[in-house]
Amino acid sequence: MLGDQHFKETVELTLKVIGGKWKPVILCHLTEGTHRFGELKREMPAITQKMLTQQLRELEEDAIIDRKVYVQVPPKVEYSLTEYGLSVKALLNVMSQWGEQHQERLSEQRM
Amino acid sequence: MLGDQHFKETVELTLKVIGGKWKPVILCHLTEGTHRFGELKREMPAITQKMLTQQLRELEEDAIIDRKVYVQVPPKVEYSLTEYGLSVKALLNVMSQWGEQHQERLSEQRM
DNA sequence: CCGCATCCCACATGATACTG
DNA sequence: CAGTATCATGTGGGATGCGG
Repeated sequence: MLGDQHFKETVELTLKVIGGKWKPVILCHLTEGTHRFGELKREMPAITQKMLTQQLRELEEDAIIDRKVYVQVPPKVEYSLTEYGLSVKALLNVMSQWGEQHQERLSEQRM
Repeated sequence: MLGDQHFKETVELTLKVIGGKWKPVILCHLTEGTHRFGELKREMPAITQKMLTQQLRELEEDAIIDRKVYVQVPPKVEYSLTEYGLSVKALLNVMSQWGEQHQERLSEQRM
């Protein structure tokens, strides 16, 4: 039920897992399919290596993404959504739709 | 379309407007109906007055909530979702549902 | 190529006191 | 009651360099 204690907690949990500055963007890219570390880095020029690694680790711990290491030289590491992680797609879609509405509203306001 | 530039931006916009540490919780309370400043403060013991004021102002600027001041002594200020703000209900619901799933998954993991 | 370790700082947030 | 103002703090995140 909206507004009760449990509701607040689950919303907060969700934001803890997929919220923040970088995770949503990373997840957006991974919904396209498997990406290498370097690819993600190139697609997100503003993120530092440190933050990218850190955020990926956290998503991995939460079982949202898979990390596949190819033992070879040069190293190769691939990230992809887990089967479970696929469930974020719907969530990202809803968030994006709301954002789109909001964007339209903002442009209306200026007119 | 999932994964393209616009998609990322709208998701980020959404998180900017309703994300963060306090806004989701404030909004959860306001989905229950109108609240006075002091009520919100009591329902969120961990938040400071300063942060509550700040977050409420931002939500007001984004036209998510209404601020109604009763000119009287002692002062009385009521906050409520705007008609537009009602649209966050659905979003919060989806986020809560995902969080619930995730919570169940976490408890499974421990067994 | 991928990632860890270290140092460092700005800014978001907190604590506290005061006011109409 | 519902804020402001001021000062303090800590941590998220950036820059850089090293290592397998």
